[in-house]
Amino acid sequence: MDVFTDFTRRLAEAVRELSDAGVLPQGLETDRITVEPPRDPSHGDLATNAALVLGKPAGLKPRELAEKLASRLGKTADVAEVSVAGPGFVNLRLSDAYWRRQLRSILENGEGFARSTIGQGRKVNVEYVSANPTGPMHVGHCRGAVFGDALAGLLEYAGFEVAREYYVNDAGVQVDVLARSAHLRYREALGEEIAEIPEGLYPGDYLVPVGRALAAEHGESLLDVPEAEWLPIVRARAIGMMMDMIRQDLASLAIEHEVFFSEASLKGPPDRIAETIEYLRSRGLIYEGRLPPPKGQLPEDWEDREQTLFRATQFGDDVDRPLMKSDGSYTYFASDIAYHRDKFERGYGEMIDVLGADHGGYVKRMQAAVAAVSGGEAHLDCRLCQLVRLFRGGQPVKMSKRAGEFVTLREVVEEVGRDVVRFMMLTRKNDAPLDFDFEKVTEQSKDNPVFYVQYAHARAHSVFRNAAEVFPEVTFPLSEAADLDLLEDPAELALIRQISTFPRTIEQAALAHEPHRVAFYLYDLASSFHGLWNRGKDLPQLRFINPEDRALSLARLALVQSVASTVSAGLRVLGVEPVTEMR
RNA sequence: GUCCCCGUAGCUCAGCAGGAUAGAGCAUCAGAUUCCUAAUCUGAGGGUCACAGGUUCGAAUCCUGUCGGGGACACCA
Repeated sequence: MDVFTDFTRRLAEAVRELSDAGVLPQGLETDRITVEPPRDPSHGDLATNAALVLGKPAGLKPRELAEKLASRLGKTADVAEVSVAGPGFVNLRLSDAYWRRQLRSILENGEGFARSTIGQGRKVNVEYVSANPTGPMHVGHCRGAVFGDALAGLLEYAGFEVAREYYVNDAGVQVDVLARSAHLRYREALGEEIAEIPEGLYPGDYLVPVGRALAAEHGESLLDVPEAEWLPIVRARAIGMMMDMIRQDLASLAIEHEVFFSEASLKGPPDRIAETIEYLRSRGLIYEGRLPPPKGQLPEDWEDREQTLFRATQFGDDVDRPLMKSDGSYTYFASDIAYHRDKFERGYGEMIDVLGADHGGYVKRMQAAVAAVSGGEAHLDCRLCQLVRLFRGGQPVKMSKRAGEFVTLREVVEEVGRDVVRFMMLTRKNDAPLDFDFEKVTEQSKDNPVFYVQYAHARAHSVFRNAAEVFPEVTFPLSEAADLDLLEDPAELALIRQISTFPRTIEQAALAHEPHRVAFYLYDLASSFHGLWNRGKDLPQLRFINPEDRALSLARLALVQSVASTVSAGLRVLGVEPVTEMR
């Protein structure tokens, strides 16, 4: 069991016992008690705030209570040392034997040792990417894609039942523009000279194959008919081909969504958007009214008119939000409400939308909508991803949107590799901007976190390869039980402690929806491992492999193996493939 | 004008659902290579946690306000 959960329980138990013994009052709330690693390792292995939290309700001074707790805890198994410090912290030092048992259990569980049940099988829906099906994915989409996918993996590892979803924006004016652009390419494919793609249509070459496909499938039958007739046909084909392309882009990052939810399908039949609006209306959340003109830059075509509004303000939004456009069709927001209602009806009480930072203004209304359609039962967390700044050797990579010169996701992945892209995207908090330098990220040096972490894993395997030569009968993962009591060096025991915090990191990262914490943890663990490796350089008696002492070598190899499996597990949670060799 | 995010060492950033003396990398300086991959490691210097109040036993962390940077503000997606 995870050390911290273990001792949180033991603490609650100790409090109960003291209550039963009449030392403390009955019925103390133990929920707020935390057990955590102290910032300063010299304070011990574990620190608890129990006395500080319980002092007031127990009617005791924290230090006094701490002393009572300390003397009680001093008698529990595995506790080597107890002290009271500061305002009333109780610091515990655990026996070496306890930590060695932790290591044993880590080894027995392999990469699954940090798998958590904290999610309790609850259903979480993670919607990410959801790029418009109007062209290939560019780098801008990359971060949200990786973030969402890593978050999904993290939540799964933490015991949630996760759905990875992509909302396909296949309705609205943009896909009509796509269709017109594709129709042009279709005419081109039939031999017509297209001098220049008109302003307002998509100029990209990626539509050429769409035109060809249409020509091959329909001949000239879409040529001399009114737009109203050809548009739906061309649009469907173009969207289909764009989505195929996007799926391939995603596959290059090892991302695979389980559900691609079509926005257009919401219009039915049955018309799910109308149903949703009716549902909201029945709860008094829809009305016809006027909106004050938007602040800031007033749009040119603004007109004051009566419209159908959702009472978003009732759920904390700043203004009520329109559901119908002036031409009578639904707004994007209206569809999105229906979509999120659908998620709720499919059993997702917890939803996460991964969005670009420019969608920040959308968050409140969407949360309002989710509250409204679920009767307050569902919760939506919107994670905003800041942009990625591209560099090459320190110089910004210029991109001109006008000329259609954007760096595609595919180009980035092909140049530096999937794992590098995935890991790098997680080396910053999602809401902080991220610099991505094509040269630095492939550099084999400690400046490059991907390399640094991968190298730790590779180095561990390199140790295994060497060990197999020294002890030919030993195979990895370790085929025989090592005598872990032989691990005595403080640095070795410190490493066990660090590995033991991995489950805690996983749980906290999962609950906070912050996969970057796993990446940072791996970096720190790699650093400790490289440090230990190097101590063997100065002091040969600390090397992992000692041909003279088979038993000691086995114990240390077991430790190395626990590092390898932890790094490996962490990388896999983030969707990065651990490597066993760097050459 | 309103809302959201950000402000931590010279630079780039962590800071764990409030916890003890605020950490890491880069850069700077001083060291380590008969080596299990030195593609690495060890040590040193360096911070009024933007500012001011508040909550509390205790605040970089929570609340309010100010300043500074970024983003968003009917019908686009």
